[in-house]
Amino acid sequence: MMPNFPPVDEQLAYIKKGSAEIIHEGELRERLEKSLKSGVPLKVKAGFDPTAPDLHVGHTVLIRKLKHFQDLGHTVIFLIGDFTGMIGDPTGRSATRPPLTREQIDQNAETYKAQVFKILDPQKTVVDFNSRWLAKLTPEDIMRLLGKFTVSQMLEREEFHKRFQEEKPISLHELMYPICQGYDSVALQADVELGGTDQKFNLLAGRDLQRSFGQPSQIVLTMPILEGTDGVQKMSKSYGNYIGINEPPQEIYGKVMSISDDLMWRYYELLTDVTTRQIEQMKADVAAGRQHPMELKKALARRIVQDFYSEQAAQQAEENWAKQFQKHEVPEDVETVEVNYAEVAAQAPASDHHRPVKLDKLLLRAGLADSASDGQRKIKQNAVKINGNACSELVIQASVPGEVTVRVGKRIKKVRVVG
RNA sequence: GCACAGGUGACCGAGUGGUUAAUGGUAGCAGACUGUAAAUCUGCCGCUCUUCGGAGCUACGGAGGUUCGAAUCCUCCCCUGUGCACCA
Repeated sequence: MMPNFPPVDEQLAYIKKGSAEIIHEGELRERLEKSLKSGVPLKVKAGFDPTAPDLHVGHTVLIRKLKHFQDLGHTVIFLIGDFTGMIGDPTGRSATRPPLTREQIDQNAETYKAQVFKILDPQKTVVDFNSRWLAKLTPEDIMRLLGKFTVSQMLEREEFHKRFQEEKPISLHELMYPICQGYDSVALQADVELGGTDQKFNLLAGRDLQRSFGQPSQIVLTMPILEGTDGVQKMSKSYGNYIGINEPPQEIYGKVMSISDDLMWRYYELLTDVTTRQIEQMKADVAAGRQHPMELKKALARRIVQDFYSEQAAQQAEENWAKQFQKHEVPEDVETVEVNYAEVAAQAPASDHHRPVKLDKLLLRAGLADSASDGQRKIKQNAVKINGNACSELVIQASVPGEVTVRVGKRIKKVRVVG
């Protein structure tokens, strides 16, 4: 089956949308022209670290771009860095990583696929592992590879430079990371490699290595790093400012609604296919008072939920959200938690049905507080509502078995006390 | 190997024998205000128990020690950074 590529200009425009940098655009054009003529799709590679298999929407910025390539008929290689995962990308403050077992890696890979294929077409995606070639390198090969880079080249990388300046540790094997990643490109003979802007150095290492291996240098395409829901730091699980793509529709919708208006534009730009032009128009409408920003944010939240679920799910999430936060009612499908009475009992039961319950324990067991102490604090701060009524009592009466609706701040859960 | 400087709560960073769960900042949580926005203001922000007045336990890299009392002093160990290393 011969792919039917769109015209080069069209492809370029599609690829460029939302991207941070292309090195070099001219080369990309040439490469696209060549593929159009020969009918051979480009090999587009992106690597992922197997240690963090929970994807958030920040990752999808990149994956969406991969999808664009896929839509254009090119071959997307989803590379799982099972070997490089042992090193850990020096970006950020990641410490030494525990080596993963083969089983864990395979398991993580499966988790990855399940998530990634919410966006990418599984039929058209090549999944590979870099241990396939990296694990086979002999010490001799490694020496040769190391010989291709100098210390000062490595120290040009901002992360290393910074740490060096600040007299913080840099392990030698961390310097291997960009080299390994670069070698991936050699092994795969990649035409294009995608990565976040923070990956630029690593991606460029691929170009250098390919050249010294006599291959044409890959085109490097970087995507912006998405800010987390706080709008300041990059989206990351460890900062707790992320929107996970495996989260329930309700969560995703709610998290999107909680972002600032400024950040909304950024999300529109990087997480939807709304054109830059349309976004500008929306901004103008808001500025002129023709549009309420909240309405646009709702539309954004709907779109994002829809990407990972369905239109119905998005609709449902929106209704629930409105119910919970705008009308202050209890939404349809709040999570129900079962709690054993023995774990929350205050003292000997007074009667069979109405029994005293330690509320702080209840919050803890229901996952609405981090500890009993935390639960107490919340109660004392008037953050707790039982069945809609503010409650500052440490011990409440509840029917057992029975169900109460507990609200702590933004979170609502139904708690069923049994036993 | 030697010398020097460091290792403090989620993070950054004060504290250098005794009102100390440990100043301050960031993050987080809750309340007010709102569009669950953002910004701002207020409170909270180790764990367990509590008759809500408190009580107990654990914590300043690790292990010992000195002391009525240690994050603070001593010893050993671990970790990080810097300098020295050849020109005798």
